[in-house]
Amino acid sequence: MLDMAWIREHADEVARGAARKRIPFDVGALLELDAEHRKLIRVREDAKAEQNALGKQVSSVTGEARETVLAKLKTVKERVQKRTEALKPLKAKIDELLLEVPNPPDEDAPDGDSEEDSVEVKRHGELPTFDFEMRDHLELLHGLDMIDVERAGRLAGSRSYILMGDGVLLEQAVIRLGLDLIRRRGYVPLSVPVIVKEWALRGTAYFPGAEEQTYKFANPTVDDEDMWLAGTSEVSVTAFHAGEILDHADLPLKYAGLSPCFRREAGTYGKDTRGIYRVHQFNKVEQVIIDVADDAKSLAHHAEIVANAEALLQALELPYRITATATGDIGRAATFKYDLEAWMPSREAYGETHTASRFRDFQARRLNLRYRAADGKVRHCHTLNNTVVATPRVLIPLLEVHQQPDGSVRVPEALRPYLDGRDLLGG
RNA sequence: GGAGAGGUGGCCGAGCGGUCGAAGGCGCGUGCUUGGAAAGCACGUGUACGGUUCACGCCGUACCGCAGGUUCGAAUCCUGUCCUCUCCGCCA
Repeated sequence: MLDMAWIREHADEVARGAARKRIPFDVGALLELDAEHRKLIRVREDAKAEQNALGKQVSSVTGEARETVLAKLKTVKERVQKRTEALKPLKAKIDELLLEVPNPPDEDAPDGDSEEDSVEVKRHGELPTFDFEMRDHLELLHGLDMIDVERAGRLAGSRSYILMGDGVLLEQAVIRLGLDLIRRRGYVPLSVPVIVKEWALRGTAYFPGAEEQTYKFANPTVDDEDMWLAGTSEVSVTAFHAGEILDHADLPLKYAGLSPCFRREAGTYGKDTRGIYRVHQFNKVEQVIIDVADDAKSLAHHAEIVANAEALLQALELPYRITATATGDIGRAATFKYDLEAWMPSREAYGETHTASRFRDFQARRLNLRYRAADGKVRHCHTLNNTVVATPRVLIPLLEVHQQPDGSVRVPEALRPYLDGRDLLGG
């Protein structure tokens, strides 16, 4: 969310930002509503002032004079009420629109309509070549008795999977590697709820917009409140301090959220159906930074969370590239996004394993997440987040890149401590 | 699941229908004092929005968990709701 006052003074910037993001938004309509709203507030406050002044007279006046004042008050009160009522729908409409104003992208975010327009900014590692018949990750998982997709489908439908045996151990190893890596870099691990209230999703700017991608169910204890299954622990972690006023001395806060993630993947029928690239339930370690409203610091943090993700991919010995997401693909909330994509041999392409976003104060405003600055002023924080590691998707490059001619898989050194020291799965 | 208590400013804590944006204390700021500090003393010290002023300011509106209601008038009364705490029960 952007500040209404800021929008008033930067209407052109907001309009241009929306256009660059390919998100239709009528700034003019919002400004008109805002002007009307402000005018009405003035008028109502004047009436209210009159009411308060008369009200004070009541206690000091008796007899006929008192009756006169009371009669006058009645008409003033009616006027106040009328104006108060008129204010409500106006305010509601403005609030609704405010949730939809796109955060203008940073100047250096590459212009473009979609994923195809993203710009590669870095490439790391040698692509593997195979002098034998390459297997894709699903073949490898089956060969190693690490997965059962058929029974999972019967149990839970498409885009489900059951990891077994070494598959479970490998997933846990990868998660734990990510957790240890990020924790050693000063991030505090948080194991957070994935069943969340709607405000947390609105606050992190998933709503309005992602309702169809999010599982919803009735709250077992409160009749009229639906609960939602968060698609990422970013929701809980970023909303962790919602409504609070943090002390600048305690910032930045760096957290590592650990949780399962749930996504409906509605509207993706037929897309990425083979294997475990796109699934309804997965596990993830997520990095989140909350700091003061300082663009220079945010930029530094953004570089840091990208570097953290790179360290993870390097620990897994995976070739990867980094792309700057095109404006049309960034979405409403972030001002800039980097994707980290690991090489996935079976796809003959890099596939997204991490998304690093920065938001300025866009999320913090919605979450009412603030801090008291050194000068005593209260301001909204800046927030950022990125994946540390998400499974099972990361298993795709991991298994495929490190596969051996006999269908076994070499374990990267960094993972061995988490796998009883083994250097090979299968074989 | 049952019974009770409570949510007030940066913090503690009074207020229980008008004179309350809110006593008192702590903390913080400024000054006096001092060689310097501590102590002591004096004064000051919430936020947002709008109006006005060259400016210091001044004026208006709103905020005492949140949302409604009663009333000429609510921190104070009523209803709902969220949260916290205590006791009993149940479960792990």
